[in-house]
Amino acid sequence: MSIKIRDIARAAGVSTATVSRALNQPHLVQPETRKRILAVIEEAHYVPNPLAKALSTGQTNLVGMVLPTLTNPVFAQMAEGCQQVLGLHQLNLVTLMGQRDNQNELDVLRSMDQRQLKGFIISGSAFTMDNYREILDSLQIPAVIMENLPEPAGHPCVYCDDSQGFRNLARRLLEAGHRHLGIISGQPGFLDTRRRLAALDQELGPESTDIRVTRETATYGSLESGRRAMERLLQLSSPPTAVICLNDLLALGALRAAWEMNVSVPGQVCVTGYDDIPMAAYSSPALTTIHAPNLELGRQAARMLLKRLETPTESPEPVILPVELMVRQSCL
Amino acid sequence: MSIKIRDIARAAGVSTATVSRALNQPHLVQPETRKRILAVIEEAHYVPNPLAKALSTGQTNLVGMVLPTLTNPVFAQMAEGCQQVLGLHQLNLVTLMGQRDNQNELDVLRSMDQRQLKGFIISGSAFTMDNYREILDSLQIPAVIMENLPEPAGHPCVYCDDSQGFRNLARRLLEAGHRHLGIISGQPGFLDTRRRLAALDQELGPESTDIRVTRETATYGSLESGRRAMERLLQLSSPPTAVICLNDLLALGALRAAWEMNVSVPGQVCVTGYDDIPMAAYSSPALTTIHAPNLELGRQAARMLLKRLETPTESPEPVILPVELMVRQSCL
DNA sequence: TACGGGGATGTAATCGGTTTCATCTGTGAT
DNA sequence: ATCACAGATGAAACCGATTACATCCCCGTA
Repeated sequence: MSIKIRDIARAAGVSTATVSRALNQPHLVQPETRKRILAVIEEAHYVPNPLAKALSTGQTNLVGMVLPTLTNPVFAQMAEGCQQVLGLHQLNLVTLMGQRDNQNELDVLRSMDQRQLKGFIISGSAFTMDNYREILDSLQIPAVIMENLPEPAGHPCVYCDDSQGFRNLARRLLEAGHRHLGIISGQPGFLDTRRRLAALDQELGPESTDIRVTRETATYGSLESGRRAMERLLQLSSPPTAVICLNDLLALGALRAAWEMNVSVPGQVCVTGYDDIPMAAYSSPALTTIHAPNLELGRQAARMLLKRLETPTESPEPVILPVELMVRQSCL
Repeated sequence: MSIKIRDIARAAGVSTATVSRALNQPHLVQPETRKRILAVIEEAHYVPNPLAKALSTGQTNLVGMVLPTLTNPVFAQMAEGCQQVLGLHQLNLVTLMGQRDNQNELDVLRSMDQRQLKGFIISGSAFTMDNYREILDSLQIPAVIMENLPEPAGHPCVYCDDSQGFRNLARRLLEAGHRHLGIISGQPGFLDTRRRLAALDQELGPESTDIRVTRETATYGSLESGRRAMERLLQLSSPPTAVICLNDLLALGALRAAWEMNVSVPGQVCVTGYDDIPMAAYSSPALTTIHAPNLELGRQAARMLLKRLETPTESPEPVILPVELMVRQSCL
């Protein structure tokens, strides 16, 4: 079997309490004694059993992360960002996926016993306005909200300024002379979709004879669904001259549709995305999109959780990361 | 504080042992008693503390997964596959990432105390021939090897038949009349790269005056690096007529390079990939590639680990999943 | 010299379960 | 009636750490 603290204590000629103190509260043990203990530990390759430690202290080394999926590169990046920072603090990440399904995401949160976790990082896009607050408040460990949720009172959160990004984009398109815009969005049930649509509405103003907007609803983050939505737009007797997609996967699907239908981009129609996933710069034509620093978002979320764990009382300032328009070929 | 087993025992008028048995070995307790206990548990919303349970049984509900990265969609899919199956068995996944760096991946394996884990699922592409066996054998919990490692004696493993896939592909290209092939590979230090190159070599036969092969080395899984490698190939005085990329990200980068240089695909040069990531069907032109069932690979790996946990002695049969050539536009 | 106090260490309780072993009860065989 | 035995349950040890509390020793001070 593996080596226990008792073995170390015996070998060093001290009690288990002293060994434990030598490791966790060095100032409480005589330097000389401590040195001897550490030597024994070193030689025996002793590592305290994390389960026993967790049980007696009530502290684990695990953080839970709730995501809809990992196959969407956006979430994969966030996850990687979290991992990077937490790794530096000897914390490990338990990933819990909810398939962007509301009930499911709730279950997923509950499926992991919170006594096993130090905290949560949640990017639960499926929460609806109605129930997310209740869910969050029922948690017994600190949670940080990462993207996709409006600022929930009392919970630290970090997200990208997508509203600003879409407002700028809309203004820019109008200034460039576009008078008929297409919008391909995810399901309006999702908060991020709603937020982005609202930003666009705000900038495009009320319906007018001057400006037309045609909306298509697609499945969030689905290439195929973006392709089909674009097909519908391009089949209109008078198609839009610019199509705003609410995320890059939809936009890449749209690009594909245009290519298949022999519609030149940006010649006959402009296409834009959001997120700036790595592939966005490598499509043909390269995708004009709004860069969201998703990796950094993950890092920030992790840092925020760490801070929260240190000083649980301090009131959390929401962190909002700026986005940047990346003008590439699909919309000049 | 939260409810403990003692509270339940007291409320039901039995000992803690009986409560524990009612939950874990129902046949040992009188049906009537059991019913009463379960009622109390239900009413109190009691859930046994997983840490205490783990400490006393030596069994956790956590499985560790080692991956180079999550931002490569291939690994994200594997991860999602694992998650899907493990979730059905109340097991959660701790993701450990090594950045496809050899030493790092080793550290990552050790960073997670194995007493906290039930088993490992490893897709550690960075292991070199030299040390992976030693590392694997030092593990104290069952491990399943997922893709990217040759069959290690004594460890269950599951991978795709990429060798077969590349052999078929090479033969097909020769039959189609190609006499100058380009190959864009990842770093030859990686085992998957080596395996795929070997398969190609086998089919293309020895260097001959008849068949030319030009090789370019790129960074594994990097779009940018694939683009640059393709640039170099296309700048040759007599470029290859078909370019085989060892994975889809390299191939998508290559496609981009051709587009930038106004080289028509498949008109002037054919391009193929491997993996069939979702984006492969949506590039312009759509990528001809070898479909590797990576999601299923993850599922199988998880199932294999589960089986291994049930019957630790049984000798593990390697599982090899078939691949399929997806002929699309980039190489007809 | 006696006493108070602080520092180093040890003893044992504790975290919240599981499980071994002992006890008790009731049943069937002798 | 007695005994063996099986089934249900309880008491207490155990998993492997941390930590509250007790103890001991030494020093400075009255």
